[in-house]
Amino acid sequence: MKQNPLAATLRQSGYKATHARLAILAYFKKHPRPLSARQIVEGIGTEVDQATVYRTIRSLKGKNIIRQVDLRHNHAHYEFASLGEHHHLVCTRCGKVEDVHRCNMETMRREVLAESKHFADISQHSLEFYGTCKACAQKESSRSREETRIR
Amino acid sequence: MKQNPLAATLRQSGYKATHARLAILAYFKKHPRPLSARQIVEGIGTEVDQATVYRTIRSLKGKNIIRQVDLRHNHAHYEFASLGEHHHLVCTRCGKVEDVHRCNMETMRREVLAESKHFADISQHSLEFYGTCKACAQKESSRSREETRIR
DNA sequence: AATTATTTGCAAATAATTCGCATTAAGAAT
DNA sequence: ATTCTTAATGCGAATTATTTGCAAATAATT
Repeated sequence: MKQNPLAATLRQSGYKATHARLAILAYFKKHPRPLSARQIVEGIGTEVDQATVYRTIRSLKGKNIIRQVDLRHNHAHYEFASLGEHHHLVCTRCGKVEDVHRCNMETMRREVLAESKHFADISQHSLEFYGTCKACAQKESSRSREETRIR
Repeated sequence: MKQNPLAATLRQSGYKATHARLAILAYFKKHPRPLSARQIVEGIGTEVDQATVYRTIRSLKGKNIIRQVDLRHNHAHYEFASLGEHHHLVCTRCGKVEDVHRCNMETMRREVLAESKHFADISQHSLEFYGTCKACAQKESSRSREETRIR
């Protein structure tokens, strides 16, 4: 009964290994990028209700099994935490997301805590970069070239 | 007519210096911390409609007059961009926000762009730290002491 | 003062997230 | 294996967050 590693993860955190939670975690595992609640609900299909998806996300977030990511899309995204620390580069035109590794934030985190007046600990951080992907930059420049030609 | 510097800022960016926009910018200036759309609507009172607040935020964001901040509160926050680059330390219990200065991200930003396969430029970034403020840590520890005593 | 293109307010729509409650099912106990 | 207990789920409705359409208002221009 304990052969499923996702179930083991859940039980170790004090949760029942329910069908819904296993389906959600499996979905995260299969899609290793920032996912919105809607994407998960639709991706999993009818087997899990959206209220359950939101509730599950919330509790798993509390145990650091998944983590929240902000892409500035007016809704939250979430990622499987076991992907390890990494950050994101987000295209503000088309929404493309590229992972960013090797930003070591450990030192900075320590320094920030040491300099803080009011905080006792720092458990997480988010670091995302926003810009323009090459494809969008290309479109943009060809569009403005056209405008120039017309005038 | 050009004596108001906020009006000048708006006109320089190609906007009309309307009552609504001036009120919104003045509110940002007077409250230099991350503000939600709701806080702005309620803070300004009846003089500006919420649709206008959202529309104004969106367009000013596009011109980097205000910038978006994510505190993981399920709604966006915004800050006057002229506050200069800084980041935030957010308490995950009570929501307290402390500003964080002197994280110089310029080098990191350049490196990230240099290592990126698909991006042409990076125009912004967000960096927030999440943890527990001293007040909440205090409450937490006294609460768990009580629990221990009771058992 | 008249003109024109923006911008706004209002009301209604849509998107995102949460809640209440009766029912179900996971894991523990028997 | 069956029963028990409580956490967890589904469903529907409620809230919260954000956007939109359109007629009326207004800033900047002439």
